[in-house]
Amino acid sequence: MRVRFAPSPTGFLHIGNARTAIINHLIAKKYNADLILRIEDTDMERSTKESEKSILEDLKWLGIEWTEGPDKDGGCGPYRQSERFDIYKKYSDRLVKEGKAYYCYCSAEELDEMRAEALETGRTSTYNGKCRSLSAEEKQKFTDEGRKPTIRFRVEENHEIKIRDLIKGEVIFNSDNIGGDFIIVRSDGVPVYNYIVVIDDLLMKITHVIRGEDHLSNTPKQILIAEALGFERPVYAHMALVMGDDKKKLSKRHGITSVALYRSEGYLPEALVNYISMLGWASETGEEILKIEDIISQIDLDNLAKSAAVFDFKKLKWMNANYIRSADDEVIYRQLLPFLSAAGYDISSYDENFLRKAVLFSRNYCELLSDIGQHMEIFLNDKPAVDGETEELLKSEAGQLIINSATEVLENLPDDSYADQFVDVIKEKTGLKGKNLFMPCRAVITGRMHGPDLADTMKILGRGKCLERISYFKTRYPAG
RNA sequence: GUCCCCUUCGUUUAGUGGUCUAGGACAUCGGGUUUUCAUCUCGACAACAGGGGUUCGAACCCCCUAGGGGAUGCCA
Repeated sequence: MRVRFAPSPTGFLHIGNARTAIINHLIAKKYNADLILRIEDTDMERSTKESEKSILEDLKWLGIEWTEGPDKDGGCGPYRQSERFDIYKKYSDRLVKEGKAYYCYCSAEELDEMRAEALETGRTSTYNGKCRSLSAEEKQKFTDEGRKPTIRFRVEENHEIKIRDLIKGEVIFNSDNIGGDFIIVRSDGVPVYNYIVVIDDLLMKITHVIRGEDHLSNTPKQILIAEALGFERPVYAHMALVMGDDKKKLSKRHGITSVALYRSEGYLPEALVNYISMLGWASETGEEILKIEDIISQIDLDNLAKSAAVFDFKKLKWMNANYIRSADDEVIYRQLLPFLSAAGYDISSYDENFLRKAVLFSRNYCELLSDIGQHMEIFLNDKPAVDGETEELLKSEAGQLIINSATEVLENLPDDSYADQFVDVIKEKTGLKGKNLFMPCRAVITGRMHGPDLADTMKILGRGKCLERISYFKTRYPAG
């Protein structure tokens, strides 16, 4: 079994394509199949090398491994369509010679007019077959006029095309409804997707074409080409599309759609892969956070949903937070550090042991890796900024009482229990209770009214740092 | 317009003729834990698009309607 992912390098890898890649990858792993990566770069105007490079990077980041591709020859290359033009030419020459395709001299402008007219009169825009049977003289005349012909594929009338789709079931098209004779080679000699995809899939020995539903209506054209060329056709599986919350095809205006952006915002690839695979699929037990091995063993082409799914950014975040919390300490620590630097902290200036403890503690509060800076502030910033409400609290009677007794209390507690007893002893000394007790105690250590467990926080900081913080707040908000 | 696909809680799904007064997860709301926040935990809210058939019986099968999506390119 051989499957493929065939992106066109005209931009960043976005969620929709990533999903196609992920499903292909999971299915390939499940059946121990080859995954072929093919670059469909025949749109010369929009394709770029940079885009190809970034797509490859994003795929690797997602953990997708292809067995053959532009960087990995497996004997079926080249794997960029732009490097295969001579192959396609052989087949188009053959189709023309056999009368299955013909030169069309209609200009783009003329075709636009015909389309516009068809639209106005409420007809389907079907090519009228004007150039179907041109005489040698007529062709010569067009050539003399300087016209460059396209090559059109001759579509047989009233021909039934039946597709057995692994996801959609049986889908039937009639050749009369696919827009007439379609162009397979542009006037500049560059062949067109719907044509060469058939040749590549055959030559690359693809057995299963797993792709988005937006390709379903292209499939009859591709089947017609395959039939004309005498090719065997692959098995098809068309997946429902991913949509935004307005039920329109997912696009930029719905939020982040580029995989690169997910990476830079601090999503874990495992979480993204897990979430995306849950779009249009459910595990046997209903569990949603699954190891990739479990997804691979349970997911299959015939249990993918037929209907489009809305991408839920909130649920992805929830899942990401789960992955961050349960990740391996060493792994997540390494992943978190760059985000801490990005938040403006000089990592090398802190004691490694302290930093590790604080980071591994704080990760429990992160939904995204990029949240780490904000949660580490209480550990790394010894002179924290204080918001208005907290300032008021520290200036209040209770705040002042605590500021003035905290140093002495903390200094006199035993080493092994200073953190656990701190609040209790303050309570005894001051007679304060409830929020008036607890919040200033926290504020005098972290500068904040809310945060993780205070005793845990103090243990990570160490008594010395806690005392420093207290004296900082003491000088900042002196008893007046 | 035409062709094709789709339609279960707000979202994602389970469900393949009786076990469905329709199950899970996220979100939302409320309780507990945490003298904070988050986590965790318990609970509540909440759906078979509509109409016709078929059948003893329909979320499940058939038809129609409506809604949504995709395609209709010398894009892929």
